[in-house]
Amino acid sequence: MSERVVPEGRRQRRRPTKQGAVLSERLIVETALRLIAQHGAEALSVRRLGAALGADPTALYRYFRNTDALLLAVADEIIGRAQEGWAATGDWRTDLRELGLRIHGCYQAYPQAAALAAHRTTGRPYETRAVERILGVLRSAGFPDPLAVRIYHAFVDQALAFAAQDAAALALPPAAREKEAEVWHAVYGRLSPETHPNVAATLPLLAADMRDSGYPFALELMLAAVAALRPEPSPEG
Amino acid sequence: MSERVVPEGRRQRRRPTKQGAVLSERLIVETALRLIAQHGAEALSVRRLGAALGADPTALYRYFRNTDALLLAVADEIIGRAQEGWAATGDWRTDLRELGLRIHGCYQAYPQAAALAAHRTTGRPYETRAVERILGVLRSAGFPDPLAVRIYHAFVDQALAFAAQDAAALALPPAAREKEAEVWHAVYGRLSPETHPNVAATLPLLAADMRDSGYPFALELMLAAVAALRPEPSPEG
DNA sequence: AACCTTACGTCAACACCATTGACGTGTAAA
DNA sequence: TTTACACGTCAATGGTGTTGACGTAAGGTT
Repeated sequence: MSERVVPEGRRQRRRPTKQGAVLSERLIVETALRLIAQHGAEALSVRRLGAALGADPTALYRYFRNTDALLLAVADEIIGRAQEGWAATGDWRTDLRELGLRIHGCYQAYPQAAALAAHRTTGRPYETRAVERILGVLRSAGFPDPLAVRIYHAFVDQALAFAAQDAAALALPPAAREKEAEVWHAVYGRLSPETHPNVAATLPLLAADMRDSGYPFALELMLAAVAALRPEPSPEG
Repeated sequence: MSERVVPEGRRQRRRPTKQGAVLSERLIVETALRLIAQHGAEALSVRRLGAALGADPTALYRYFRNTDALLLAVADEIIGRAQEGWAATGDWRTDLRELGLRIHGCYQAYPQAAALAAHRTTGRPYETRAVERILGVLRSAGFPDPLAVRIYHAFVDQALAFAAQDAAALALPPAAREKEAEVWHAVYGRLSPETHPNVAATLPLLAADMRDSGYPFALELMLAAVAALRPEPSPEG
């Protein structure tokens, strides 16, 4: 039997399911995204997705080789949404900042899916486009190829890593999230200044700062360091 | 029945299993770590752990409420190991670099526990000690408190985010991991230079660079940027 | 309009998973 | 020596992803 999946381009016979739904790769991805958004990452199972689609669960295997392939498609969809309407301005620093914040922000919109998919290389169209664009920004800013590639790698991994990290926090059940925020007062606030002088000295600052994501500042630090690596310092400064 | 777990302190009747093993919380945690290290991420299941212990799988539930509780115990052990033998040298840059690489590296050794626990604030002793130490490095390097706190936040989040990110990649089933590595040749290698000129121009560099973690370079970039923020450069250098 | 070919939705089955309730044995305290 | 109960074991439940076989209806061909 070997291949039961037919690539999306060659599909011809769209037969409605018993319950009347007409399946497609796109419909399945969107349904999966909705399922995850509404009922959490653990709600995504083949059987539940089948039920949500109004089809036999195993019908999925006509569209995706396995659940991992489906997950990659979901990840790519998110990457696509992150780039919607973006265009290069010509200023590399502005462009990278914008892309980083967009990627991070878009994953936050689907925390449960992000936690599942942010660490995958999909090799799908939206992802390849993002890679192409970021490399384009760096190369036309004058970074030599080996350096551009290293910076690309650090930049992308940082954006995705923070996205997954912050998404995981958002994806916690509200009670657990609340409790985790309290730890800074409940535990760190009670540490003795003798054993933990530095924590004690900075506690109010700490408790306030840790409420938000560390990404924007980390991104600025990276951009500043990258600027210093640029071969010919532009008049900008 | 409700509580089938007896806290470690109150245990009295240690009965050997059919296969002769005498169970304990400590033995279970260590066996779990060994299982993970030796047979990969997917090897940790209740059944396999039971087999490795020489006990009925469900005997675990006498020691941990569920698998999540077990994983947290395992994670706690890892945090401890990350700081084992570390001491400040007095050079803030060396110290931060060392701590960052240690945290990242230690999580890598136990990927799936890392992926699960790296985004939680535990408030437990090993964690508070790490916070205290990092803040200490920054403050005694002369950073004013508000800046020290922001840097601390970015530094820690980046270390943990990358740790979780890279751990998640390691925790994939071997088949998926293999495939992901191949994507750079199989997909990106076949993109047309007309639609993806920047990818085409840098492909060998890309494929080579993406095999390793982006963290070490990202860390260096952050340290460089932080150095530039330092108020009064000391004679040290 | 009749015919084929086959895509694809469906069904049944498999092997694995975490978790629970009931049970009885053997240990350690009294 | 007795007794209580801790805890290892077993059976069972309901979940998971995935595969192979099957038949139907959709489309292209004639």
